[in-house]
Amino acid sequence: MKNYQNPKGTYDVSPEMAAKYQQLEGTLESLAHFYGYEEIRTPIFEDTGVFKRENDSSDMVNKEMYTFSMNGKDSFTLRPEGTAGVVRSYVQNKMYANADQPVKMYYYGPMFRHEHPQKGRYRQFEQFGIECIGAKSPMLDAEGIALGYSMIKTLGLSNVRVRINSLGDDESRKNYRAKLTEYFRPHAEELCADCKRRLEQNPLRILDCKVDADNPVMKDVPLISDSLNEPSKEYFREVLACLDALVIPYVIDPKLVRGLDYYTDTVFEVENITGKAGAQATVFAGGRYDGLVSYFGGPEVSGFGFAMGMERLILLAEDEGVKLDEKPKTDVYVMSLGNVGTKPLELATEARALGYITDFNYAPRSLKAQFKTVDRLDAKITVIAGESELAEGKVNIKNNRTKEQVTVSLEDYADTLDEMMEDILNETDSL
RNA sequence: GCGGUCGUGGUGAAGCUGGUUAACACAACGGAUUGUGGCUCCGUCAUGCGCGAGUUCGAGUCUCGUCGAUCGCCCCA
Repeated sequence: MKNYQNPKGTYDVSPEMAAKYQQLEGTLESLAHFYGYEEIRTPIFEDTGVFKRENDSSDMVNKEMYTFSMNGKDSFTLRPEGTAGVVRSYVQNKMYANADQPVKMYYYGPMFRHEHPQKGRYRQFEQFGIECIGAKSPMLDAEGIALGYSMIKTLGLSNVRVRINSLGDDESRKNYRAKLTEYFRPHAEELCADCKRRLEQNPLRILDCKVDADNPVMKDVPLISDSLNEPSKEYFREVLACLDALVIPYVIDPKLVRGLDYYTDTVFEVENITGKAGAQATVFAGGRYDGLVSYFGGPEVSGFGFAMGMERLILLAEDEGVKLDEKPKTDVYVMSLGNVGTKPLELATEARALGYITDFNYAPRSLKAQFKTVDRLDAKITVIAGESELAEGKVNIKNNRTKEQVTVSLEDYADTLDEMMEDILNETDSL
């Protein structure tokens, strides 16, 4: 017999953890609905081309994807991110023809990246994200950031910071790219190996490099803000004005670029500033993408979105002592004494039909052991199905708060349970 | 892809420079107390130390490999 383990970088969600996830999901979904977002569900795998677009230089796309083929011809990939699939769906289903634009959608589910796992980073991980496709306005950028921000705040997390930047439109970025290449080329030898490669492929990423962050070359690097054309500058100013109006604090980080290549104009990252989440400080991040819809064959419309890492959210919530695991408490526990056949199951089922969270004893165990279970579950009421009482058509019902016990006929079982539960709830309320 | 630390029952863990019965605590189960609990006392609970090889008279302890976990680099949510 072989002992199996879950694959590296994956994890099981235990019942306790599932309770947290459910609560998180509920909070995020209801806030998204509040902002006019509706859920979309796309396949967990797509044609590889959906994710791997021409000229894409990101590590995520080039070396971290789970790609497979069932016949040696076609190629599919487990989604490493949510945006591409949603945009593909927007185009394929001609959502651009919907009367109301933009189309606002949120998604939730697993993403897959073949990375080396560490704190807050897994190979299969959950993301919650939004996409707002079909319109371009600084107000939409700000609204998206505000939505994510309110999610964080609603969850009770406080130690976060919004970093924001603008990559400008195509023209601005082209100019900037040229400037950067020109600036770095004479210093190529001073850069790290990765950055030498980036110099040709995607010089913007050099700004993001941690290795070269302290490199003297970086000190006088031209900033994108100086390369933005007038429309791009104006757009960025307006986005910031919107954030000001919404009283969302932010810092402008002129060196912020993102890992995906499709971003234009607004990019942002919201990170934890306690350092307690390990090296993975980014809680949610995203930005605007002008070219993606048309890349998939749709019209020249823009989109905006962000993605949020659930594992990191939970990590931070626990760190800040936010309670996410309010588990529903057991109301009734049915004990069995002697040879009582299927009665405990029947009595439990009847209690459940009354709306009580109920569990029961199914195997011969000592009274003491059964009471221990009752204590552990902190059940409000114990029903004791005793052999001799049942023989007379009766059952014991005990109020675990007052320890009072009554013996009633089976016909009065439901009514007695209801009365006792009402007493207990009233008692608790008055405390 | 690279580097550090770690891997002992259901859980938390002891285990010294290898030495022969793998501590202790919690939980669980049974009993003291034939059917009314949370206290107390007693008892039971790893034929084995992630897995596989090697060194040795002898390995949880040393070596190598392997698989995992964890943290960092890189990258990213």
